[in-house]
Amino acid sequence: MAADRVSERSLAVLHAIVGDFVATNEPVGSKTIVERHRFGVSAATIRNDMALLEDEDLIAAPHTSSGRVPTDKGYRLYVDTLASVRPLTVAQRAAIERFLGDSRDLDDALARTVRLLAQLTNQVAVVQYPSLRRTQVRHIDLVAVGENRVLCVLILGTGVVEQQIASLPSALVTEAWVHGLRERIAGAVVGRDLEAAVEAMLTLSESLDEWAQQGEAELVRRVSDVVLDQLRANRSDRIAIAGAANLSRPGEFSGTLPAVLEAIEEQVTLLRLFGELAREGRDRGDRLDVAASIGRENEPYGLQGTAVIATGYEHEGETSSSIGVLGPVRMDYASNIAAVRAVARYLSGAIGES
Amino acid sequence: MAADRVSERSLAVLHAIVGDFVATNEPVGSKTIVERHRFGVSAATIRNDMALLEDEDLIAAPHTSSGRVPTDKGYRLYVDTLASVRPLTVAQRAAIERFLGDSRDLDDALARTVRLLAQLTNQVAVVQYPSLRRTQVRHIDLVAVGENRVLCVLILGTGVVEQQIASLPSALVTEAWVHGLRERIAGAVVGRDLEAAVEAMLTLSESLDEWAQQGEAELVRRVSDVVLDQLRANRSDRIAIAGAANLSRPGEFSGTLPAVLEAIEEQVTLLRLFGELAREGRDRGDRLDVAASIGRENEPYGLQGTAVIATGYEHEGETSSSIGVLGPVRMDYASNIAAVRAVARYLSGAIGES
DNA sequence: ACTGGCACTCAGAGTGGGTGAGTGCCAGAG
DNA sequence: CTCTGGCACTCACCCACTCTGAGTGCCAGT
Repeated sequence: MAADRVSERSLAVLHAIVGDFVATNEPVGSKTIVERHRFGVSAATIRNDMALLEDEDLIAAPHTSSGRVPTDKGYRLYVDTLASVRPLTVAQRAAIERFLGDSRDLDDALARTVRLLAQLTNQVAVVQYPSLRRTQVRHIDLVAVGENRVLCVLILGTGVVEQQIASLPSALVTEAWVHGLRERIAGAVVGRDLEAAVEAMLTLSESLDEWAQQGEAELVRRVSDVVLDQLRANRSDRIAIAGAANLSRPGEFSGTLPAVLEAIEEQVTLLRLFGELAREGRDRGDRLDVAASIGRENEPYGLQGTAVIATGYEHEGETSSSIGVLGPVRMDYASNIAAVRAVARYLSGAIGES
Repeated sequence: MAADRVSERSLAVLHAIVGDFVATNEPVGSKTIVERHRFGVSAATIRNDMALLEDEDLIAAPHTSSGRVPTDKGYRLYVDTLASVRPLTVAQRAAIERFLGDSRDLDDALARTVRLLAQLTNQVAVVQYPSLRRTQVRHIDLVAVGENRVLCVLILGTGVVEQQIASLPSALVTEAWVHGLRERIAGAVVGRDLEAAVEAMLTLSESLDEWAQQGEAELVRRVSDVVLDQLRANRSDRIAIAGAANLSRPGEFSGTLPAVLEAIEEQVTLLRLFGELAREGRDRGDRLDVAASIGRENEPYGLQGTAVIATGYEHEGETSSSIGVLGPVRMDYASNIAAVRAVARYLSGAIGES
C-alpha cells in the first residue's frame, strides 16, 4: 500500500496543507506551514516531506514554483485519517434542538432537517425520504370523483398520505358500489405493514373477482391495481434539497455548476449517489458511519469537482435512507462530517417517536 | 413624453441594437448595424440616431469608443414597441400538445407545464398554483391516528388532496366519536365551494358545541379549527419551478446569481413578483396579456439584473394565478413572450376540462 | 436630411523587465 | 539516518509601455 510510505509527520503535513488550503483557497508553501503550525522542524524538512507527498500523488503544484494543493487522493487520505471529528459547538446543538423540536409530521420533519443541515454546513443539503416498508396502513379510502374516476387515498402510520386517481372506462359507478369495494379492501390491508398489505391485496384480488357483478370485473381491477401501485410505490425515491443558494459562492465550483444544478433538478442522480454512499458507510463501520466521496470518485455521476458526505438514518428500526451534503471538493470535511453525523443521529431519534 | 423624440427609424435602430446584442452579447456599433440590417442609410446616419438614443438614455456605451448596449430603459421601450410577437414554430406547438396532453391531475399538469416552459425558453420557469376558491369540496374525512391525533383529509374537485393533523390534548377519542363528527362536518361542507364551505363551517361550529358531550368541547374545537384552516388555506401561495440549470450559462447572470438562487429557495419573493406582474398584465390589456419587468424595475425584490416575463392563466373561470419565466436582462424577449403566452393559453384550456 | 471624410479616443492585446514566493538539491551538523 | 541552512533557479504575477483597430463625434458638402 502506497500510504505506508508516508510517515507520521508527512501525514501531519498533509493535514496542515488541507486545512490551510481549505481556509485560504491559496496554494500553501513550506514556509507558511512552518509559521502557522508548530512543527518543531525547519521549512527545508517540511519541503522534503512535501516532496514525498507529491511523489505519492497526494498533493500537487499548480505551477512549478508555487505552493501545493491537495489532490483528490490527498483529500481522500485526509478524510480517512481524520482522527477526532470535532464535535459540534453548544450553539449548534441548541440549533438542532430548536429547529427540529416540534415538527408536525414526517414531511415537516424532513423539510426542517434538510434546511438545518444546509445552514449548518453552508453547503447543499440532501435528505432522502424513508421507504416506509415497515409502516402500517392506517386507513384507506375510495372516493368517486366525477363520473368515471375514483380517488384512492392511503394513510400510513407516520401520518403520510398518498393519493392517486383510478380512471374507469366510461361506466358509471354508484356511491354504494365504491363503498362496498372500500370495505373489502380496507378489511384486507388496514393494520398491516406495507409489505404484508401487498400480499393481502394480491390474495384479495381473486375473491374480488367473484364478488364483482357481471361486467364489473374491469372496474374492480382498475381500482385494485391503483391501490396495489400505491402500496408498492417506493417512497424512498424522493429527496428534499435545501441550500442551493450556497452554490453561488464564487470560485468554489469552478466549472461544475451546470452539472450540479442539473443533478439537483434531476434528483435521480443524487438519489443513486447518496444511496450508494450511505450503503458504503453502513457496510464499513460497525456503527452507522459517515462516508465521503471526493472529486473524481464522483465521475460516474458527472459530479467530478464536487465532494459528497452522506450517511444513513434510522426509521422504524431500519436504516433505510440517506442524508448528507454536497459541496466543492475544497470543503471543511471535519465540521461537515460532524454536522451530518449529528443531524442524522438526531433525526433517527426524533422521527422514531412521532 | 420623452419617447416622442425618437423617430420611426431611431426606434428601428434600437430594435436592431437589442436584437444584435441579445444574439452576440457584444456591444454593437454603427457599422455592424448597417451591414447586418438593410437600412437604406449610411453608418454616419445611424450614428446620429444612436446619439439621439443615447441622449434619451435608451442605450449606453460601456466605454468611450465602443459599440452601444441597451439600457434597462432601452429594453423597456423595446418590449413596449414589440409589434408582432413572433408566433411559435410548428414544432414548438407540437411539443406543447405532446407534453401537456395527458396529465393525470392538477399537480401533474402544473409540473409538466413548468418544465415545458423552461425547455421552450431556456430560462427558469415559474408557475403559481391556482387558488381553488371556487372549487367544490368533494369529500372530507377524519381518521384517528395514534391515540390523540386526528388526521383531516380534504378532497377537492380538481383531485387535489390536502391533509393535516389535529393534535388533541391527551384525551382518547373513539372511532365512533370521530365518525359522528365527520358526518356532521361532511354534511355541512361537501358539495360547496371553498368560500361557501368556510361560512358553513363557521355556522356549524355553534351547533357542534351543543352536540359535544361534557368535556368534549375542546376536542371538537381542535378538529374543527384544523378543518377551517384547511378550507381557508391559500393554495396559491405555492409555486413550481423548473429550469434552474439554465442559470449556469456563464456570463449571463453577472453578479445576481446568488440573489436568484435565494429567491428560488425562498419562493415568497418570486410569488410576490410574479403575482404583481400578472396583475399588471391583466389590468392593462383588454385580454389576458403578458407583462415584463426589466432590470432595475425588479430592484424591490432584490432581482435587479434579471428580467421577468409573466401573465395569468385561467382556472375555473378565474384568472387567479400567474405563470412566467425569469432570466437575464439580456434575453430574447420576443420568443420568450410568445412562449409564455402560448403556454398560458394552453394551460387555461387544458385544466379547465379535467 | 443624408453622406463621406477625418481627427480623436480608448479598451484590449501584446511585450518585456523586475520581483518574490517557493522549490530542489547539497553539504554539513547532530 | 535525520535534520538544517544555504544557494541557485524557476516561474507566476505585476507594472509600465506600446500598438492597433473598432468606433465615435463633428463638420463641410451634396
